[in-house]
Amino acid sequence: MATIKEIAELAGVSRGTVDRVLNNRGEVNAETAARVMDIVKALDYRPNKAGLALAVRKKKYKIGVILFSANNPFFNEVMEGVSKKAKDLEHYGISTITRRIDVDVEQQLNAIDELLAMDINGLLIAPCNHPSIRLKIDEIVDMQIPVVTVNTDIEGSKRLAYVGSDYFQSGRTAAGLFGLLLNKPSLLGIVTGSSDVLCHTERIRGLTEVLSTEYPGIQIADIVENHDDEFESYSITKALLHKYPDMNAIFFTAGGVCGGCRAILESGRDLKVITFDDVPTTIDMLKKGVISITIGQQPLRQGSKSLDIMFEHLTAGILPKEDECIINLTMKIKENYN
Amino acid sequence: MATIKEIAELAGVSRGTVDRVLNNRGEVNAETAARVMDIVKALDYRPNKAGLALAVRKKKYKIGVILFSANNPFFNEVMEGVSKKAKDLEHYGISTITRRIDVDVEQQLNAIDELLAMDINGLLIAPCNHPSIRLKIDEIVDMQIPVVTVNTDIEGSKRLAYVGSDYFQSGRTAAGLFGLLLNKPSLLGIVTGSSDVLCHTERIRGLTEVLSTEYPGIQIADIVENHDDEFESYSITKALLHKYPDMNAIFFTAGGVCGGCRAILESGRDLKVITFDDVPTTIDMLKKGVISITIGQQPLRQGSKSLDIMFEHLTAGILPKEDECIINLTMKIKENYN
DNA sequence: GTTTTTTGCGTGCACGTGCACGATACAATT
DNA sequence: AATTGTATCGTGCACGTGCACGCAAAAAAC
Repeated sequence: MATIKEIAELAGVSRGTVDRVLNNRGEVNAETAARVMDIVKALDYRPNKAGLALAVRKKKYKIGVILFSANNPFFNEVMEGVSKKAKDLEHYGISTITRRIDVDVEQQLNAIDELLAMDINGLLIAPCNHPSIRLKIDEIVDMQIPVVTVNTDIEGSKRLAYVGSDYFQSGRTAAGLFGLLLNKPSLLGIVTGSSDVLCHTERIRGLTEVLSTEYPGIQIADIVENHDDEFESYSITKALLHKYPDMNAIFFTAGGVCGGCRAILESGRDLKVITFDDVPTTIDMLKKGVISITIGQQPLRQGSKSLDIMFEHLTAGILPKEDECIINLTMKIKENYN
Repeated sequence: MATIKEIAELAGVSRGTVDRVLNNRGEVNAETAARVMDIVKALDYRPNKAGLALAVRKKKYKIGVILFSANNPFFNEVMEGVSKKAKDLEHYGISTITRRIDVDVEQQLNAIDELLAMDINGLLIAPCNHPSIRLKIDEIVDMQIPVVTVNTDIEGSKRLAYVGSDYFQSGRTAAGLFGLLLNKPSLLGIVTGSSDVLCHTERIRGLTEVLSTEYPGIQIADIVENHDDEFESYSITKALLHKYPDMNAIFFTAGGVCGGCRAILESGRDLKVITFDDVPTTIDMLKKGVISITIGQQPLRQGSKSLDIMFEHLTAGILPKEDECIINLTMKIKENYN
């Protein structure tokens, strides 16, 4: 691998001049610059990461992290991923400041302001899907503070990247799995969440698209809503089961899985159930045989990847590639939850 | 994060002394050493990676890589993972020398000797499961050259780590999936490979264990062997289908999937089929609906992880954690092969 | 009592980069 | 002719680590 020093020698100039050319901090003769650039390209020069890190260490980067509350097991895992990566990045002069808050627009706006007051150099956030958050994010980005959204995106904002799963795709995947599990004509119930949360609507959109074109034998009985409340989930699932005695499959788009599964367990009926995420309560229902398959979003990877993208952008100015930000889905069954 | 310089100042000694204590290169007063170590522990000192990389860059590490032949699509992906990581590690003075060879003990022994002659500092290898390879590996390790096995392990050897999937577990997973896909009493055929290749035997062991305890309704019709030959696979699968007209599921433990699937396609029968790996030919059969689910081993990740473990060990002396070497399985269906 | 050896420790350089400060040469101004 | 200004470029330091060299004092040998 070529170094600045080697390039300088080949071009017959000093390291400083090469540095000026590479980082275009001006004041260099056009011919000289061209000569240097030729060599840079010929040798496929890429700055040495270790050297960069060491030089850049004098610059301390503070990264703000805003995730949902500490008793949310899913976001605990995202947090774990962030922390793990953060420990690695300490070596490169990166520190993080974390705020764990409720799913509440006001709280989120306050947390952002609080972190801005501590002049952070970047923001990692699981945003509420609300216009005022989008506006705030755009405002921050305009202040040259990059923002990375994690787990949920905020559409049309100026964020640098969204790191998380593809919700539409996860709905399609669920449909494919139902297609495999249900051989005969079937009746499927859907327990979803608030319709202004993107993941619910997108998952249902993906599911219905595939079902209608590929598996017309699977009919959707009903779509009912619960709001992240385990007891509500229990009662509406119970009602759903009662209303459709022929129903032989249920799709939970998110949250409130535990209560719903309890209702299924009590009914004693044999259903094919697909859920999301592999938090402890869900794994428990998987083990009990209530849930057939749970689709995971790799929260740990979401956390570490998002911080990594922020780091690469801050220290090396690298723009993230779209496709590597989309975290693959996993599928867990009774035999491989490990 | 504490630095050697800071520790030296606190201990009232020079950087050199701290260095001697940390890397125990002797000649330091016992009291002084104790004082330094106290501070080191109190500050939780961990050497700065960037500094380490820069200092270590003078030492060039050559890593030998031996994988199976270049027209093996699975190992092409492993190679891609290795190459990607290798490009990253160029920054840290790491270079790789690769040999792609057939599944042949003689060729593998020759390749190892060839690489040793180029004095490599570490060896990354997908080993043949043969005693002479195991002996050779032990010999290399005794020469202070660490060996990492990738994709297939060689049991009881002195290798530093095995990076790959858990074959037994993958058999169990397949069994769980069959359990979900097959509701009524069923007849399952198994197309496997050479019985002295670990992955086949282990996968069957995992499968049968789970089937016998959890899904007694699924009976194994027959286990037939093919030897990585597409035409042989075609004919034995055809024979299997003919022999068991009631058979409604097939499990391919590896290789020769394409020929077997062709036989299924021609038969026009509706079977639940589970295979391994997501190479292009397999994905094609997934799209056609012949294969229900294919279980992937993340070859890309296997490649990059194995090189990473070698790197961490060579430069920082880090011993890999057992559990992070086992690469998770993925499951692909028609709707999420992307 | 002088020389040699041993023990314990400090210093300087290299690694690759960013950045501040100067240095040189030449043109424009007073 | 002396001064100021400008364009262009070189040099030195810092970052954290490993390692070679060497220096001082004490201990051992003569």
